[in-house]
Amino acid sequence: MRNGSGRSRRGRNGETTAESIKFGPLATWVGFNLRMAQESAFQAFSRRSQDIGESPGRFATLTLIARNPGISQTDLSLAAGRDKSSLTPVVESLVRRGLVARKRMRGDRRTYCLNLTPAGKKTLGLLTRCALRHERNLDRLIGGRDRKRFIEILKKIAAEIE
Amino acid sequence: MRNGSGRSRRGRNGETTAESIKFGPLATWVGFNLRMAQESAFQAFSRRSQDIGESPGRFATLTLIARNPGISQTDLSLAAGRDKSSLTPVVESLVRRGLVARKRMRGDRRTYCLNLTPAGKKTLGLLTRCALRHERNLDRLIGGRDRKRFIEILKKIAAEIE
DNA sequence: AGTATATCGTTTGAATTCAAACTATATTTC
DNA sequence: GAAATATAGTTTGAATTCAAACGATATACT
Repeated sequence: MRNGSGRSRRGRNGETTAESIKFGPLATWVGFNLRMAQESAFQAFSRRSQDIGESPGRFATLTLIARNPGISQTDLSLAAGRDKSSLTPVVESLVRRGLVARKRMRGDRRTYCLNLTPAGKKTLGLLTRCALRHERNLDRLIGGRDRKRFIEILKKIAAEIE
Repeated sequence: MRNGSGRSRRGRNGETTAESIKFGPLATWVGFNLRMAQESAFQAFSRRSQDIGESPGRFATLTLIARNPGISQTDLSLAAGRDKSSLTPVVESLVRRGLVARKRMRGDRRTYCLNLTPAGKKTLGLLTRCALRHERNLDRLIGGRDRKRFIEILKKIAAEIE
C-alpha cells in the first residue's frame, strides 16, 4: 500500500520506522531525549520483569523496604520520588500478596512500619537478577568509560533542577 | 513533630534513626536514576509551561506538526514515541482549541493531515521560549563539555535498548 | 487542659499512558 | 470483482501518577 505521506517505511523486521521525520529543536534538547530514553528503558525492564509478575515501580519499592527495614510510607515515597498517595495501592498490593508486612509504628499510630516477608525477599531476589541483566544491557550502550559521569549527571538533574 | 525532614525513630532493633535513606543497588543503576532525572525535568518543565496552559506532551506534538506539515497521527505517534491511541485526546484537544487544523488526506480517507493554525504557531513560539529557558537550566547542570555525549547516550538508549 | 497546627496515610478526581478490540477505509489476492 | 488482509484512527479498560481534600493522630502553643 501507499506510504501515507511518504514519511515512513518498513524496517528490517517489519516494524515501521519513522525515517524522514524532522525533529527540529527536539533533536538536541535534553528534556525530550531524556523522556524517550527513560520510556524505552522502562518498557524494556517491564518486559523483563513481567514474567515475575511485578512492575518497575514495585521493584523499587521492594528494594527500598529491604534496605530500610521499618520505613514508613511517606519516607518511602520521598525516596522513590513519588507522591505518597501513589504508594497506597502499591503497598496495598504488596501486603495483600504477602510480600510486605505492615504494622503500625510503636508510639505513633498514624505511621506504618514496612518490612519484607520471606516471600518478599525471594521475589526481590528474582527481580534483582532481572535488573542486573537489564543493567548489563544498558552498560553495553553507554560504555564503561562514560557510565560514572552519566549517572552523576542524572543524579544532578534529579536533585537540582528547578 | 519529632523528626522534621528525616526518617522517624523506629526503635528497638538497634536500627538507628538514619536521617538518610539507603538506596542499595538503586544508587548506581541507570534505570532508576534515569527515571528520577526524567521525572524531575518533566515536572520542572510542566511548572514552566503551565502558565501557557499546555503540557510537555502537547508541546512535543506541536513542534512535530510544525516541522512536518501534513503529518498523520500515526507518524506523529511514532515520532513522539507514544502509542497512536494516546494521541487521540491530545490532537482532539489541540483541534478543539484551534491550535491545529485537521483534514482528511486526499486519496486516503482513513488518514488525517495535521497542520498548525496561526494560533498554534503563536502558542508554539511561547512554548519554545519556555523550553529554551528550561534547556539553559539543564545545560548548567550538565556542563557544556559533556552535553553532546550525554545526548548521544540518551538517543542510543532510546533507539537500541531491548 | 484546650485549641491550633502539623503529619500520616487514604480517598477522590484528573491526566497520561499502553494494549487490545473495534470501525472504516485501502490494498492485495484469487 | 469478491474475499482476505492491512492500515488509520477511535474506543475501552487497566495502570500509574499527581494534587487536593480528608480523617485520625500527634505535637505545639497558650
